[in-house]
Amino acid sequence: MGHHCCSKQKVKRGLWSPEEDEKLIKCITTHGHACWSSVPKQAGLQRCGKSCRLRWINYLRPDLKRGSFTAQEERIIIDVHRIVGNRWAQIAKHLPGRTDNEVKNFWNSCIKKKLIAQGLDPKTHNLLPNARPSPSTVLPFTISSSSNGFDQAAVMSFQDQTTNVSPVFDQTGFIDEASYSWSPAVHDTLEALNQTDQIMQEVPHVDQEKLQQLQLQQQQQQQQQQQQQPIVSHEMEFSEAFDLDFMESALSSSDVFCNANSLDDHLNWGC
DNA sequence: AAGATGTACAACCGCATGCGC
DNA sequence: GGCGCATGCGGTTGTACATCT
Repeated sequence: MGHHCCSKQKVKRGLWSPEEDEKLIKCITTHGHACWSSVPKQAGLQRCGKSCRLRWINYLRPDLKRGSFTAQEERIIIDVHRIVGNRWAQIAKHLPGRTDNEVKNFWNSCIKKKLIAQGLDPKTHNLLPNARPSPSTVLPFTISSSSNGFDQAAVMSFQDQTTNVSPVFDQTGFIDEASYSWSPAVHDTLEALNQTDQIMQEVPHVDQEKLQQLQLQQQQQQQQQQQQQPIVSHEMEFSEAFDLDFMESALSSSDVFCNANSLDDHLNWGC
């Protein structure tokens, strides 16, 4: 069974030989790849255009970074995955020289297992049911999909881990709010998030009704937080109307990742 | 040494989307 | 708007190699 795109012609499948690679490289460096369906003919290959495209993008492209992932790349993958989930192409955009396929394979073969070993759900990044955090497990913040008042909203929960108080996790994997007070680092993070709130209100596609609900909810939360010091939790909900790209850029422009990274130093991520 | 099992990653498949006609 | 085609994406499978028994 061949691809539907190339069912008319005989195509070779399976691993690529060095000769085929050479032909493909020569063809693309000479003619480019404006139309992948014409590449096999130009290159003299018995492959379909789709296969050529995949081989080029995932293996032959000159700007690819080969070799194992660095600790920094691993952190980026985990952080972005918290936000976007299994959108491998989206994650790969944050890693120059890496492909979506590579990121996906790395996640499935390495990171996923590590998170599970730490008692974390690789899908939500929250604690697995019945799992207790290991002494080295730190959750700087968690982001999960939810329909909590919004359609497919992303719920973010930031937790300060720098106090000396032992963490207590509730059933959802979030830390018991009564146990913590914010450190200056997390205070900075919240400041950045408040700025993000302002940016979010300027996005044109926001559902105004839901936004008003959110603002009301946040005001109530703020009032509650003011009443019971110290402030220990901050949750935000993002309507589906927000572009995930926007969310990422907003978060990247804040200090969230920096703070998360400094807190992540507590983690033992050796591969 | 040889077969069984596990792991990493390359490649495939099906579906969604975009675009021109 | 409908259709066909090309491309992009994520899930899944296949395969080579490593490790274990």
